[in-house]
Amino acid sequence: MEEVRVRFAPSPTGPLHIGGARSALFNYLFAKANKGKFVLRIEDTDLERSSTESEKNIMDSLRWLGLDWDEGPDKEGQYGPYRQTQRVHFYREYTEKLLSQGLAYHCYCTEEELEAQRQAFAEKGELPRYNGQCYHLTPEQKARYEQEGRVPVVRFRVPAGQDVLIPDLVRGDVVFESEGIGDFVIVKSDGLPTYNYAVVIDDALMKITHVIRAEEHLSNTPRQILLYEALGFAKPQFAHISLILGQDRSKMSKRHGSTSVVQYRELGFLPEAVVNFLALLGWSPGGEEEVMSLERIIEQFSLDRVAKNPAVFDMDKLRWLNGVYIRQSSPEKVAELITPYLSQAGFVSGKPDEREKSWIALVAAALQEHLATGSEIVEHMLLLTGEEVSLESAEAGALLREETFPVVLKAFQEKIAALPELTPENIKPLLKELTKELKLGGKQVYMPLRIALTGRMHGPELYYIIPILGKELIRKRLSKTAALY
RNA sequence: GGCCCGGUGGUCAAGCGGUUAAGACACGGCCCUUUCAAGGCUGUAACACGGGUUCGAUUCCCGUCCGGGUCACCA
Repeated sequence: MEEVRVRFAPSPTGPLHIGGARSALFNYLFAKANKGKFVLRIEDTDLERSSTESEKNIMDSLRWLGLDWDEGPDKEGQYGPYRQTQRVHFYREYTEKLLSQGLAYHCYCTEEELEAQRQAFAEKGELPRYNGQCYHLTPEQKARYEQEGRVPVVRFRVPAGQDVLIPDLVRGDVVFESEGIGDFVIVKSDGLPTYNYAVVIDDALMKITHVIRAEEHLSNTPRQILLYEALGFAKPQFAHISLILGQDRSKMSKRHGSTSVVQYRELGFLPEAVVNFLALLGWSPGGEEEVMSLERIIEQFSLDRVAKNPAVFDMDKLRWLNGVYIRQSSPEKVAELITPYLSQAGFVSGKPDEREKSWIALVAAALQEHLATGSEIVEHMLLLTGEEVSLESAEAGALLREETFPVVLKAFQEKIAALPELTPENIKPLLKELTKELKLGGKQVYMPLRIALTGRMHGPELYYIIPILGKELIRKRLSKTAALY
């Protein structure tokens, strides 16, 4: 059995898009599920838009997601190089071949001429495409164009009247008529190959067995199949996965909010959650399982369970799933997740010392069950830091004014003062004693205390809030709220 | 507009000729917790429409409608 080889082939023209991440993921899953190889190839033939920053971003994002590749620009294998601009000699070689066989030809048409042609077709109500006129150019005419300084492109001669069949692993057989295609450009005037051309040569040379990519490429595929045939290459299997849609059901793009992987990272999503969520968009294991590790997904993955229909990106569900992962994490990991946000917001220093670290650990423990994303920690902290306290409602104020409260407060302050340090472990029994000794109901103790301390009726457990605030802040906050009852 | 791909609750998504049409998110209720969150239980809510085929269609075929993708010297 031939070794499975798949690739993710992004063009480095921007940060890794969430849709791209899903394509990468499905390729990765298929490779791992079949003990194959996952190749990363950078399609940087658009010199204008490609950048090394984007390339770096894409690689960083993939690594962050845990989708590491077996061969790539930084991991040379036997089919390199893995950046298209470093492979021009391959393309050139095949172009010569196609040209000499009459399967491709030089085209000197200008942009204006092409536009005029498209107009003409459009007026006749036909599909706007290239009319093939340069195929018939005589050597004299070519020479004249060359003299004029026109730089030609190379066009592929599309065979007429042919049905092009795409056997697609997720969609079944899809047929296009070659009539609708028109001779397309395979080498641009800057000498670099176009996408449709480079992708075929690279996939063939890199021995890619399965091309798994987004559905937007489906209508490009017939061109590529024609090229495989002209070049005499064996065709890979194709699998076109459906698109990820925004809330408005159109292809996910910038205007839909957060669309790049780094943005999710910056919001404090966990890579495991993002991967899990993305896998479930267009694929399901069949059963009721939803929270799955990458290993588990690999174990269950198969292309025939990939859905044909597009999926709307549901931020609510991602947030829920991320919350699940946060709750499942160790306290240390949660602390690690929230630290950047805490220091960014100034709650701790950029490089937390031991003292700050133990405070962060307290915060993590207090809020682990309350967070959907890491960055949310900041809004929670606003209530637990600073000297100021403001009452959230009149109802809260009323609870503060209960006649039993002054007694509660006094006893509380005395007990706190007696403790050398405040920890959840010693606060918990302290509060119990308080209700017991004062013979009061919990509601008369916990709620007013909570309000006096935070101004809110809701929040994390008091035995976490108290140590997080610390004696100093507690004293200051209580003196402020004292004025309120 | 041409070509192509889709269409099960608001969203994701099981289902692949006979089911009371799963489950998850979101939403509502109840319980738990002397708060919230989390958790448990529970409720509302779906086969786009019309024709066939069939004893029987969510499932197969055709049409309509709706949505999306694509029509570059971008990938």
